[in-house]
Amino acid sequence: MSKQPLPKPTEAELEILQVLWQHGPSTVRFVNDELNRRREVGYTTALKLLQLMLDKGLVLRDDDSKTHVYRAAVREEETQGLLLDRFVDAAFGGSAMKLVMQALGNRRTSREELAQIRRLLNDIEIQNDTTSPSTDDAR
Amino acid sequence: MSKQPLPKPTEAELEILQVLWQHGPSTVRFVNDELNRRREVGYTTALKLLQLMLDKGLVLRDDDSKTHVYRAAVREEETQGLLLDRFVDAAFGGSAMKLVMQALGNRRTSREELAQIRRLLNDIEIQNDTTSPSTDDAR
DNA sequence: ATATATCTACGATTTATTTCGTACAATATT
DNA sequence: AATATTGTACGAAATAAATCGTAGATATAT
Repeated sequence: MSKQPLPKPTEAELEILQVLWQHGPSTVRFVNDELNRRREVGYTTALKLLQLMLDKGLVLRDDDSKTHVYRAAVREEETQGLLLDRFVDAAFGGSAMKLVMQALGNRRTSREELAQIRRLLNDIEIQNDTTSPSTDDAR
Repeated sequence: MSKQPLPKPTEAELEILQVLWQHGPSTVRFVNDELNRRREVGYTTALKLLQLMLDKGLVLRDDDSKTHVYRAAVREEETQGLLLDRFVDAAFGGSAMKLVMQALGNRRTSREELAQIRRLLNDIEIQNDTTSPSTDDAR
C-alpha cells in the first residue's frame, strides 16, 4: 500500500517522456536528437533534465555500460490521466464534458474516429446500466 | 483582419479568467475573494496579476471610478481551444483522439452527457458527409 | 478634521524551470 | 601513446511565474 507521490512532469519533462514512451529505453544522445527535431536543445540540457527526472522518479536508468540508458518510470495513460485532470480543472473549470465537446467540435475528426468514439460510448452506457441504474452524482 | 498575438495565459491567470468568465466584470476584491475559495492568495497578488494581464491584453479594465473593474478580453471558447491545442500536443503527442478517449473513459459520464456527445457526433458526421465525402485534410 | 479603511502602483523577493558551461573520466582514433 | 571524441556530474546563470510589502492616494466613518 505504498503511495508514490507521482510527481507532475513539467513541460520539458513531458517532451522527454513522449520520446521514451514512443521509442522505449533510450540514450541521452537519442533523446536529445529527438528533442532537436522540434527545437534547439543543448546536449547537457537534455542530460540534466533526465538526471532531474531520475531524482523525481519519473525515469529509471541502466548505467551498466558507460552510456546510460533511460526509460520511463511512469505509464503513459496514467500520467496523461493525471495531467488531464489538472488541465480540465485549470482550463475548463472542472468540466470534462466541455473539454470533450471542444476537442471534438473544433477539429477534423474522421469517420473512423467517430466510429471509435461511438463504440466507446456504447461500452460506457452498458457499464452505466449494469452498475448504477439511474442516478449518478458525486462531489 | 487584425490578428492579435493572443498570449497564452499562465496557470494563475487562467484561474482569474475563470472567475471573470463565470461572473462577468469584477473588482479586484471580488476576484480575490473568489480565488480564496480555492487557495490562500494575498490581495496584492491578485491585483498584480490583473495588472500584468492588462498589459498582456488578457483583460480590460474600467477605471472610471476609483475601484477598477476588470473584465476578460479573450473569449472563453477561443482561449480554451488554444490551450487545448497546446495540451494535446504536450501531453498526448498531438493526438486529440487519445485525449477524448481518456477523458471519456476514465471518468463518470452521465446518461445525459453521453446523449449530448452522440448528438454532437451526429452533427459532425452530417457535416463530413455534406462537405468532403471521404477524405479529410486541410491546413 | 482626524482617524480608519480601501484602493492602486510597483519594486523586490521567492520559487520553479530551463539552459548551459566546465571539469573530468572513459573510450575510440590516428 | 598521444589526441580527439563522447560521455556523466553538477554548479550556476538565465528565464519565467507567483507572491508580497510598502508607499501613497482617495474615500468612509467617527
